[in-house]
Amino acid sequence: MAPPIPSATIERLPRYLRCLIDMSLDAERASSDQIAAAAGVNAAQVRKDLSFVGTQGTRGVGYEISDLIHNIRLVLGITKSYPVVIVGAGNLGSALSNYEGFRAWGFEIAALVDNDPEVIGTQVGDLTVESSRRLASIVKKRGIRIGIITTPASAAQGVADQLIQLGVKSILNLAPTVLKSGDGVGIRRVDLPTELGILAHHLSR
Amino acid sequence: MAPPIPSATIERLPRYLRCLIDMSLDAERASSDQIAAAAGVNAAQVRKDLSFVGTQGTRGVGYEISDLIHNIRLVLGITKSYPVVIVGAGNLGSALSNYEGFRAWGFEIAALVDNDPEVIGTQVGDLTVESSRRLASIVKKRGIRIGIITTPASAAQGVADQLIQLGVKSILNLAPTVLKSGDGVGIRRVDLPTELGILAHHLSR
DNA sequence: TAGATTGTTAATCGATTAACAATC
DNA sequence: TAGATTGTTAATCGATTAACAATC
Repeated sequence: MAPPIPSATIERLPRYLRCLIDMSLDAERASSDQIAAAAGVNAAQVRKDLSFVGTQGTRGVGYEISDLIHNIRLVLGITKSYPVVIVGAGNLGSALSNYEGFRAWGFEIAALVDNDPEVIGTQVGDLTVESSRRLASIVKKRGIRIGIITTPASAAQGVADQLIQLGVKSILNLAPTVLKSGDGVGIRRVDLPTELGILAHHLSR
Repeated sequence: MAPPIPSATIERLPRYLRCLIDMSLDAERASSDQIAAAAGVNAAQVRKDLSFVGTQGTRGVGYEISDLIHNIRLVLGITKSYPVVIVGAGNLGSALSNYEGFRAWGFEIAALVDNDPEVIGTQVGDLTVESSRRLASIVKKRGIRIGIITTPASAAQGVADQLIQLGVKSILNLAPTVLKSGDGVGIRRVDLPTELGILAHHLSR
């Protein structure tokens, strides 16, 4: 059985992937040095990380970029397309539902839902905002296993509970609150004011 | 001279701050246990982290929440309001410029700029989109030291270079590319497809 | 005092990276 | 072969956390 991949490595793999996709336009092979420079990390780090993805490099030559891209996708589990639901059709939710970047990575925004009657039924890009009352049938019928929460903080935990109960296993939380969940559910939080807070500390250095 | 604060601690302080602000509605004091539960970390971690912010707790009692909030803000350098410029008035930039969360943390979106003539002059919430040609005078006149980049990937590095040259010291990059910068400039990147990529790996566990 | 909780130590754990033999 | 680069070891570094004396 393969050894478990360290979480720090998992967090870096998508970054490598992004760099490799860029690099694949210009070259077929890349050395750990080149990948390291592009991703802003140490070359030994790159080699160690790549040793987990099952791509052999060639000593004296480097790595086959297309191999790496394929294997990283495999390890991350983004070889096929995943349907995603966005809950909360405010500014942020609407912006994300149109974000081309997701599709390139194999994520398809399958539904955008909200609980505001004024918003339900409006068109956002290719999507029509659906009622959050229909969340259960949306998730089940479209086989959704990933949710993005862009509601106000007050609604976020309720939405998360509902999603989890419907079998959603991965949640990206953009609401300004910490979500609780049971085991087996992956939750990641992105909080932009927090990011600015860290940057502000840098300013006062 | 105070010891340098570990970067891992700096990354957690904004999270504590968020939790403490929530908790301050209900209570005046909090124990490391309570803060740890709210923030989802270990209680010893909380105590160690808080030992860097210069708030003494009281043994047997806990920490004074208002003290903590004040001192964490002090350490992070977000006691006063910072003007921020958003470059890129697409969906994401527009969403962020209306995001109330920033103001509560002391960040004021002072300008929203774009280089598309179709977009310049349009109204986005309280702001009028300004021309990126006027970036230099905007940054200087309004004393801006923090920038948020929400342009396409292709434009991001150019914008970053320009901002840095104008004296901006902290950049939050939401464009899907890794930015290079010299020393003394803080850059943080938020990449949502990457976050989903990590979550997708969780799905295949 | 008895109970609770801090502040801090020291052990543990995990992640990073220099270094170099293997080898293309 | 000579030069380049991998794969991996082992040392280092830093972060986490259990444990407990101090003390409110």
